[in-house]
Amino acid sequence: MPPCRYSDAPRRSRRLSNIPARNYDEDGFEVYEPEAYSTRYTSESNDASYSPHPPPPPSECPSPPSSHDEQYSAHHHTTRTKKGSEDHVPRPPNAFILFRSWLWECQKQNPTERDHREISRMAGVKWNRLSSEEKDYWRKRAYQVKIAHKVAHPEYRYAPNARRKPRVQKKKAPRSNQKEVRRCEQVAERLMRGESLDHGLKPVVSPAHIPSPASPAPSSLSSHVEVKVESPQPELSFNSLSPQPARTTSPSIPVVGHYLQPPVTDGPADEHLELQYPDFVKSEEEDCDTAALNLFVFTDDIPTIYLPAPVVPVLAAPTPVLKEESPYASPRVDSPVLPSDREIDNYFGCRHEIHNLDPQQMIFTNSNGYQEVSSFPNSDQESYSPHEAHQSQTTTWYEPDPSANHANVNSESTTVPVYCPQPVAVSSNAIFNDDFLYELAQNNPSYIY
DNA sequence: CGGAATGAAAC
DNA sequence: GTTTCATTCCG
Repeated sequence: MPPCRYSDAPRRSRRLSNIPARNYDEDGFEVYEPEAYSTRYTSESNDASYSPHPPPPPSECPSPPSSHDEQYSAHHHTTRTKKGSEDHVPRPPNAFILFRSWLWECQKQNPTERDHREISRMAGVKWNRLSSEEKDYWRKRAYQVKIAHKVAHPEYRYAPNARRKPRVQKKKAPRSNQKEVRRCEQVAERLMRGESLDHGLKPVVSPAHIPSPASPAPSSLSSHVEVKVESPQPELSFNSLSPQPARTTSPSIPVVGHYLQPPVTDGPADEHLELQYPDFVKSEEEDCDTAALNLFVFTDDIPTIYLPAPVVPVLAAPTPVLKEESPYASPRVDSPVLPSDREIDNYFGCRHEIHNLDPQQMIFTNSNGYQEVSSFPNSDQESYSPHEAHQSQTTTWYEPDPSANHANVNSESTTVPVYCPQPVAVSSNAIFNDDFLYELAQNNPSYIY
């Protein structure tokens, strides 16, 4: 008995349905552009939508509702909105969708292939060949977008349509044709190397679809992806990434896809095209020689999260209070009032200043008293979903000790993180809880994705 | 509007 | 385990 599902809403492309595609800035915030359609591919809109620094304040977003917002009172968005309707909120894209969108954005410059079934196949082939590090980039990206999506749409809950009737199993297109499969792989590889697809491979698209000089690809996009035509590299990998040329000006990042700030190329026209991953992709074990550093885009150009105060309960007066869930109940569930920063600080007895951590990173003190910076789960783990950690653990929260001596109450003058001196008994995993991040974002304007 | 991919989320 | 739906836009 699925509650009020809308029935059989047709799947509809935004473009086909004349609904402006949602644009997301580099930080994953939705950017509402009433004239998205007319300006999306113009350089003006591109320039305007790119901000190398702090993202637009939430005011430009569908105002993440404040704790006083009436929308938090009792009335939850449990009703489903029809796809295609004005207020339908699409799901956040997963890693693969992001990747595929980016692939398309790259290929769009040189759209030898415009059949998206083929593009999806290529994306799939390529996806499965990505290294775990490369996939991690997209997974992290997806995670960021997911959190941003949660902030922008706190009421959102995925509500798929009722299952259709005994429909015949969705038939997977037979790709038994080995030649086609092979060709698909070849195209994918060339695509990932930034090569034009019409070198050596027979195009499958009709010539009418190949942009001519008279109808070129959108210029605002074409300048961002350089095509490498010769000496194909064997396989894309992190080690094969081209050095990132020195940047002197803010790049004009096209509004591409809906969520992507694609890997950036900003060099001479004959530079190689390779995936350019932001440096938060790097693992900590990675070599930090300058050559390696050059492989990545500037930190200023990537989304940065400023976690205002990693909440680290202090085990000063160990009177453990076991709770099933965070004391910060979601505002959309019970409490219409979220704690302020100060309340959080008071509650936990400390305040941290964290700078330039990855969105997924938290500094915490583990139960042994060691300070650690959590890192994002690697791809070997099943999922990034914070729910697993959340569900599988019982978080122990400790009442704060009012008499505790807390360092760093107001540390605007310092950028050095100050840690709680006391060991804590909260698993770092608990911090990955979506609701928790959401609440952080709600209460801290500086919380940036 | 189906399809083509992968993966998250809901059943 | 199964289904929908995120992306994209051609056919």
